[in-house]
Amino acid sequence: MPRRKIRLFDKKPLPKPVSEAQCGAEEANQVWSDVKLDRRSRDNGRVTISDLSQALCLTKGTVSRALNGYPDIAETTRVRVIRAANAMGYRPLSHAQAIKTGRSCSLGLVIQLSEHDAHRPFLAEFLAGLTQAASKEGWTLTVATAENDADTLRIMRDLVVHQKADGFILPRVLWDDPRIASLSGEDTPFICYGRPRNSKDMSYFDVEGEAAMAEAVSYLADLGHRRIAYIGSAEYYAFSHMRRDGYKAGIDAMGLGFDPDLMQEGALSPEQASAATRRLLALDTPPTAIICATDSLARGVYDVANELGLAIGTELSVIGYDGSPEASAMWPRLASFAVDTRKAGATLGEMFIARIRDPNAPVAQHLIRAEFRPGGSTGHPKLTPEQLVRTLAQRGATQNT
Amino acid sequence: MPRRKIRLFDKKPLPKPVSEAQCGAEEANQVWSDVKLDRRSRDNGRVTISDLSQALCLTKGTVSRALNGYPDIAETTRVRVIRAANAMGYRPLSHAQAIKTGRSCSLGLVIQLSEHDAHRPFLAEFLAGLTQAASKEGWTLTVATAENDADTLRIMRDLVVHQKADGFILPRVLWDDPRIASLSGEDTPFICYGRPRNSKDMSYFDVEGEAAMAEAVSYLADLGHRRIAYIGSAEYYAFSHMRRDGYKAGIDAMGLGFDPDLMQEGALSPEQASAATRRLLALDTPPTAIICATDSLARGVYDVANELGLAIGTELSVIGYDGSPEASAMWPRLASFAVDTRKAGATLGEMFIARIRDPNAPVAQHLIRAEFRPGGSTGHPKLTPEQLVRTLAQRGATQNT
DNA sequence: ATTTGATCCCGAAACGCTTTAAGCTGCCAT
DNA sequence: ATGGCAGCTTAAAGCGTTTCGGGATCAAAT
Repeated sequence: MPRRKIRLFDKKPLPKPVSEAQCGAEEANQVWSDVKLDRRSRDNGRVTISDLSQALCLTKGTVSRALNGYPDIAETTRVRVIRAANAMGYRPLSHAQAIKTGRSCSLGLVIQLSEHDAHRPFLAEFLAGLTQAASKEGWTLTVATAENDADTLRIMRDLVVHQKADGFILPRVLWDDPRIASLSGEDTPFICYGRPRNSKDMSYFDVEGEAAMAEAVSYLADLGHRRIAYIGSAEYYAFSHMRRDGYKAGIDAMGLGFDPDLMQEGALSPEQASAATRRLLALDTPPTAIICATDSLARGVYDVANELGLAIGTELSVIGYDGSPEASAMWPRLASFAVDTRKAGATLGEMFIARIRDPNAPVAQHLIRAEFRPGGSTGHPKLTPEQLVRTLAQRGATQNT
Repeated sequence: MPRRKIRLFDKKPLPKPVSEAQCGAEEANQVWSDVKLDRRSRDNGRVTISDLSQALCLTKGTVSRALNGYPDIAETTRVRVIRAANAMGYRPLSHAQAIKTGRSCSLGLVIQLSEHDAHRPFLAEFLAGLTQAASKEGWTLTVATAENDADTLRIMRDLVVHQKADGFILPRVLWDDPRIASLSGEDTPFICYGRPRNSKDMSYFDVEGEAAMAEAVSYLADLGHRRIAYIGSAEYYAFSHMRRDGYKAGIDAMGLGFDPDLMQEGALSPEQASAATRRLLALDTPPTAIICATDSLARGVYDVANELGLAIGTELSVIGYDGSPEASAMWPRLASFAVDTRKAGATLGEMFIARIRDPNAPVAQHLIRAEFRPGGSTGHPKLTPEQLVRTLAQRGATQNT
């Protein structure tokens, strides 16, 4: 401490020193309160590292090193700097550092607008979570959209080359995701929302769709259903694998005996789900309950039921997945599994930033549960499969006349 | 041209000239093809302005001025520079320019997550439009979320101070919007999606909700309806004013006689819309058709109708607005007005960038129409208001037993 | 033949920050 | 005393841009 004092005065003054008194004042508190008054020296009101260094009578270099945790800074100076930075409200201009470090403190999100894309209702919540986590760390979120896979890759590369994004959150990963294939080759960090094929050594976050589907089976079985069908989405979605496996596991666990006829996969739209429903109802022993991999698919089931005059919830039970507003819009309300998309975003954001901060940390893998939301779409089976067949025959006959 | 040649050789060479041959080569094509080979000089593969200036044997300063349209650059050199830039794939690092200019070529979007917030389903489309327009100009979109008004203002200020956003798109403006009040004071550019109270001298883009509502009235009137009600949203939304005025105008235009009892405003949720519906149906002369300011409100109407056993489309006609997926999920499908949200985003993006490029251009104001999408929710009135009253009384009686 | 004025380009200094190399100080061991 | 070694700090050189003052060139006007 005394050392500093001596040095301060036998050296030539710093460029544009604020004032003699300030430089002499070793009582940090006083310095700050004095400085606060003239910190808006620059046009914009921002306080720059120069302002800070001037106020502290240190070099910009020292301040920078202190803030960035270099080991050759005395602990006392470090806290002095940090406290002054807080007091003066200094925050480095992230793209001024980016120009040197290459990292711009922004996480990228490229959303792909394929037609059969169900993630839209959740987007706002997802963004909320992401940006919340980001801004907590002073980071920011840049989003872009792409039309197709190639577009996505191109845009990601572009963003990273122009340092608009330090890495990416990959929403709704595919089982074999071209984004992952591409990014693994480079050193652009990324983190998955969902579990792709070889996810063992990848950082990801996901909702346990398999557990939800198993729970759905057991819920319906408890209600008395024995013939429980499943309408799945396209295989290239990673979640399809999880949910399908969950359905199978549930069927096994309840001892219902797996019947491949009851499993219809590959439905991407309500219309395709309608077709699947028709196939299911045309079986010799049709299901009395149908589980859908997404709420949107359940809409297709509803359409067919309405068309055939089947009462949902009594004559045919339905369960969806997503907990979307769509589900509440249906009548009767669709039982579904609500996903806390906001928390998903927040967790992904945190994980991502942590990963960037310490690039060689071990991979992080988080899972959360989806919460079952009952609805009028399920109930005790009013009809046995056999009765269902007869009912359908009757109603179909009358309808066709 | 000969002038240049002379000067080139009697001056000291530029720092680190690439090669004599290159500097001598006046045939631009050759220069570029030579240069292309070693342009990945820097670590990242980016080609910087130094690379470019070296290849052209010009100063960085000159290149910059040429690209930025300064008047003191010969037209010939300008095209030379521009063509070389294209050939070498040079694109300035936006935050390197930001450090000097203060503008980072990114447009900000702060989405506010209030509870009763209906814009979520459109968000993806909106973002698509925005980012598409942005990336066409090499811009980028940074999004943030906020919980409330104060939060929004704070975040916007923060983004602009840290140059993460050069200005803002204000989605879903309020009639008296605090964001506008705040931003008008400063010189942060912004542009509204929607028309707030004093929008005469503001840049905005909007969909003509008033025209849509008037069209809805005339559509229903043509079907034979005479008692047409309106359920509106909260007055603080700017669109509420437009749509309500459109409804009134439609009523006038069709000569139906405006009845204040038929206009229920201030509904924010399906539940509140349900309450409004009940009030309407309890009138001495109830409406045979209800127009809702949003699809989401129509859900409340459906709920009441289902509860009372009123057949939608025959005994009660309903029209919504937004063209949301929710509308197609309802049964029967809700007639609604589809808004091209993607185009909205794209237009807003373009308008915004144009505005930044030329800050003292006159305000730009664009309007587009919403497109009517018929659905099973409308039809000729099966019942007169009087018959409706009786029907409701009967069914209510049976239901209560 | 000189001045004037335009035109075009150069060199250098910013911008806010990081990082490297070099310097100073005091301490311990010679 | 001298050298060596830490430990802390400074000075300066970048990073990729823009911007500013001024110098060179040349045509036109004196």
